Amino acid sequence: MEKEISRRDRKKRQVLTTLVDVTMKLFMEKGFSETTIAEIASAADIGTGTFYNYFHSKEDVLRYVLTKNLDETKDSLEELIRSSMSPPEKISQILLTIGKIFKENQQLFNLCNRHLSLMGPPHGTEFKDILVAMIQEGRINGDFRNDIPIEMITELFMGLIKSALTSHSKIPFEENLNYKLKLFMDGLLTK
Amino acid sequence: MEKEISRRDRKKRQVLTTLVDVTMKLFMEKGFSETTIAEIASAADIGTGTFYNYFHSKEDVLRYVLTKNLDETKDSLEELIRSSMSPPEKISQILLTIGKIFKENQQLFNLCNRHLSLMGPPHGTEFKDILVAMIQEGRINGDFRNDIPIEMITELFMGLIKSALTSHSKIPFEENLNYKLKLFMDGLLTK
Amino acid sequence: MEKEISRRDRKKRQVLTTLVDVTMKLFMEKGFSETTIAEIASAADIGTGTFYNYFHSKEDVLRYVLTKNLDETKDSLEELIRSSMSPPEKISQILLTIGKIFKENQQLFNLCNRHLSLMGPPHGTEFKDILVAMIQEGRINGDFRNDIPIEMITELFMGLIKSALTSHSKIPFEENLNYKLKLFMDGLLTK
Amino acid sequence: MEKEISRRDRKKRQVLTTLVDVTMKLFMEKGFSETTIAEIASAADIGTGTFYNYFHSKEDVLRYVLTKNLDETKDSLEELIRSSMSPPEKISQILLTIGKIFKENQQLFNLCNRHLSLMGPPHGTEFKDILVAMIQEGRINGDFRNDIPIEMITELFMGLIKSALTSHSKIPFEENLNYKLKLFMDGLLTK
DNA sequence: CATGAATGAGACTTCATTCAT
DNA sequence: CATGAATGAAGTCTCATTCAT
Repeated sequence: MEKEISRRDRKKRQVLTTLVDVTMKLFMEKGFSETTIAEIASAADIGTGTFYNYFHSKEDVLRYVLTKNLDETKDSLEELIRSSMSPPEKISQILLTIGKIFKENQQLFNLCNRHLSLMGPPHGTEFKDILVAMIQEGRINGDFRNDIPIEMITELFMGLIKSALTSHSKIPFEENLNYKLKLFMDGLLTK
Repeated sequence: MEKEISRRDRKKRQVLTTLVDVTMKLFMEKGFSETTIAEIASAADIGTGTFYNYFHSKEDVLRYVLTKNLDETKDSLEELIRSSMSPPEKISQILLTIGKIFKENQQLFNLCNRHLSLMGPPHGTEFKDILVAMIQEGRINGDFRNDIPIEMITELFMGLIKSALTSHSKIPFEENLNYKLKLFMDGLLTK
Repeated sequence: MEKEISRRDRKKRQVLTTLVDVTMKLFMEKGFSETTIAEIASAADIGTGTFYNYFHSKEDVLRYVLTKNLDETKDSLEELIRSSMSPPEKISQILLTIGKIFKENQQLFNLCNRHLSLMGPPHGTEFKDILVAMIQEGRINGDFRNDIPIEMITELFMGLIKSALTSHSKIPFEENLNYKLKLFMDGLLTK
Repeated sequence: MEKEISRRDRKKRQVLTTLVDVTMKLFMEKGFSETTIAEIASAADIGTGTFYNYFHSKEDVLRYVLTKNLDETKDSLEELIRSSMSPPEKISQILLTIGKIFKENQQLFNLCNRHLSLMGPPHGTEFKDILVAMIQEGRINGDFRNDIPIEMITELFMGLIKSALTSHSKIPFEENLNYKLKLFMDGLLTK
């Protein structure tokens, strides 16, 4: 009995997984607007209507994946946050970590940026609180300058990442981000 | 005869102008995808087919407006560039000028970002050469640090503007940009 | 054992009842075509498939309720019919009774009218025999005129009710029906 | 020049006409809900989209035809109204005329009844004003009784027609209507 | 150059019904 | 008897683009 329920459920989860995978694959290959729901369903080997049993729209899939992804990212930052590095060091590490993850999922974030009208600030705000805490800690320590509103700093911080992600330079991403981080940190640190 | 041609021409230019105005108005009010060519034509009081005598597509209108706008911006920078300020001062002024113009046309730039697949780097690159020249001048003067590739700096520079444009802070735009500029310049200047 | 069956049966009847109630509620609130079987099932807290164990279609539910309702109406007329009033009086009373019941269930009858392709004459025919008997009795008594085919009279009779039901006048239903009845009876009675 | 415009216009009117004809034919043959817009377009030998250049929906076609029809009916009553018959005679004639027209277009009216949520009273109200005038004239003449609100009479009047139209009797329509009219008039006339 | 009716592919979405569990 | 995920046919409607006038 339990097993039967489980089998049905497993099937359901299985469908969800392939549906998501297949959808993202198509989005990345053909583009969001160019991908039709019929195609998705066909590629996932389900009926057109079945798609609607899982999601209300293409946007919905994107939202689902984004949320999942951001949650995972947050989790992977937890460890870093609890570490005993100095605030400047910690911030640098956080930026590099977020940067790396964003780089790995750049296509996803681009899709979301273009096709999800995210209310509130774009993804990245999720991390604002984390950053704020770090910076405040750094200020108390006397590491960071005090004359710039904290929001300005966190926004610029996320701007670094965006800048590196959308860079047209030949410098590889990580190095790119490092350079920008250096500039930024030198401006941020007290003299 | 000449007059006839002139009259025709004036008429034509008149249509072009209203067409562009009306189109941008609709884009901003209803959004790009939600605006149909039929609507544009109707609002401009011309036939649907007539639209195609002026532009090939909705994107085309956007491109046209963007180009015109960037040209104007460039022109308005010329004066600044030729002035006798010190490089750091000059760069700051350029950034604030570009920022202000972008702010005034933010909706336009957002539309372009979303709906124009601009090959090459996004708008802003037009200004890269200008910035590069300024920075090099500043380096020769010993004003700017030398250990960061120039591309990184220009990219970050444009990133400042984007960050201020997309800010969710309550700090007004100009002040916002100023804070970020300060941080950036303090990182850029030689100690 | 018997108890088990009984419990099952009670449960079954319980489901049937809520199913019918919930269905009619939805029909009246949202309209027939706008109500889906999935909604009905959900509102009745049963699975979609379970609906089909009780009815074959939405129409089926309607038919079921209509039949039940007409049967009840007929029953409630029985008494009236067996009473010792004069035919004209009796007919008036029947009309007012039917009218009142129809008024109370107007939504139901409207639904049936629109969505049930009732073979044969619409609901009301069920009462034709009753009326015919009354009128014949009245003719024998010399109460009613003889020069109009009896069908014409019964049809007009039901027409009165429909007219009152669909009236757009501000006169309240019962009064409305009374006026029309008066006109009708004055035409029907022998001078 | 004028002719060219005319040719285009003629074509347009031609399409409209066939579109309407074809639509009504299909509605009557297959039923309203069973007729798809694709079918209509195909039968009218136009593209699916072209349908929408003329009407917004199937209902729209129905409304268009109904309106046209009622206008024509009204026109054809004008003559009768202006004639010098006595009110009772005139009313009888009007009823028979309306009845005949309705009979001829019964399918149309049935379609409208079922599928057009006509705000206000159903078709027939258009004639209310005409009837009211007639009855008032008759009352002044002392032809008609005075103790029944005029609305009740007009409503019943239209009810006669409906009753005859939906009759299940074998008596032919005109005779049917005549019988009901007789009953009605005998109730209406002063003794 | 202007017009705007015609086009028709194709996107989205719904929903009654089935059937394996 | 109950369940509810899967189905996929079918329908509605949009819109960029063309072309005869």
